Amino acid sequence: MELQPAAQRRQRQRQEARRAILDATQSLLVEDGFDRFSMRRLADRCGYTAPTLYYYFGDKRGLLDALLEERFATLLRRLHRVPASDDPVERLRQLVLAFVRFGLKNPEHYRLLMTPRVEGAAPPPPSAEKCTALFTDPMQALQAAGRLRVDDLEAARQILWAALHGLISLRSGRPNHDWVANLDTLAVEGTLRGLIRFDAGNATDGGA
Amino acid sequence: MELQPAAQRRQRQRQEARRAILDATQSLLVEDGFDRFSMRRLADRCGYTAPTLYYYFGDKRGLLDALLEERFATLLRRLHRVPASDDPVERLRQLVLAFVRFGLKNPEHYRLLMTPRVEGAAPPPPSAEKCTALFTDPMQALQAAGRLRVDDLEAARQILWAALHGLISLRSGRPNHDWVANLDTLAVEGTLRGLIRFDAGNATDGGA
DNA sequence: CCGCTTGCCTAACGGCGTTATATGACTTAT
DNA sequence: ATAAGTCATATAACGCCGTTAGGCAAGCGG
Repeated sequence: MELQPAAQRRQRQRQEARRAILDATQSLLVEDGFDRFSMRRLADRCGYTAPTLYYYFGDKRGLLDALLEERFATLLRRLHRVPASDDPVERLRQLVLAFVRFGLKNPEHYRLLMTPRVEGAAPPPPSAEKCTALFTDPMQALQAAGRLRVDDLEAARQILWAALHGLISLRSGRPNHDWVANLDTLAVEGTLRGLIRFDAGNATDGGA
Repeated sequence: MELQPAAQRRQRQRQEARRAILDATQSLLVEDGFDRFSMRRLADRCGYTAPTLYYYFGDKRGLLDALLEERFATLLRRLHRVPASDDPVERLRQLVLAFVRFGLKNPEHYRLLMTPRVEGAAPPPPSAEKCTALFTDPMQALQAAGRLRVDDLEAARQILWAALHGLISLRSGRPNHDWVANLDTLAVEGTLRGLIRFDAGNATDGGA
């Protein structure tokens, strides 16, 4: 249905306000860190008062989730551009590396994604879910080729998830620790090696 | 130097007060979780008022660190009882498994240990440090035997650290997720396999 | 008996997330 | 043209939080 010009204008202004608030949220978040971020400080920065933030985004979590969704949508686009190699290991490695590097470059967003949600609250933003879902494909290929050291695909997924989460959260929680150079590459390599068989003799490649 | 009987009694009462507060802290922490823990709620529970807690422990962090120290001291004792196997892999495996299980059974304490400290604040409780230090020995043995896939010992340490941290923090942050059975065993096995060479042909076991 | 330390209290400060309520501008309907 | 209504914003407040200031009584050392 067509909108009256007045309604269009109102809607556009609404979007502009949301945009301004989200931009201020982003900058406040990266400048001061998640712990020092507060609705009131955000209000001070973006020129609106606190209740206006609630008018637009419901609550703090909703506001941050909106930001999160945008951020992970860009990661999702980036992951989609990872070339589809013949070797599922290579593809998985590239996806995983991209994910880790994104997490390390956006520590506050990653932390935000991972802070557990209260019982019956909103679900995590869809883009983030889709990002992790991208790993499933190459892992299924590996399982089909009998190259997973753990038979259960879900187990393998969880092991990988834990390893990546550890790498990202540990490093970004302690930015001042002197981490060894290329830790992410090394750790990802180790994780894959622990998860996948690299023997010459690939087990019975029965299916597919 | 000898204490006068009066001074002794005072000191004993002081210890009793600290004990009572720490016990209440422990129970409040495990019952309500880290996020819902507050000094005021603790004060309500333990019968003292909030300022008294500050009189005894300085600040919230100090109070929780005192609890943490006790908790990790018991873990440290447990780790010391892990038998010193001939096989450094086996020993490392046992240490790591004990650590992971402890972390999973005490998620609030583990989280507390890992929440980063503000810039110039108190150091983490010494027992916790000593726990992680115990891993160094078998890893050095492995390095000496040329069985580390990563030459740099520090790199290997960090990789291991990240993997364990991921396993513990991810699982305890999402207790309702349906984690695969034996995930900890599987993940630890995978991690070790990624870190250590299991070939028959052990590389040049030159040194020591 | 006096003064000092110790253990504890009440009251308060400033900040937080959030909500109740008011107000003015702008849109729509008569 | 005006009345009614909606929308975007504001001010004030509530009930938490960590923490600090200041006071007060009990016991101890002189």
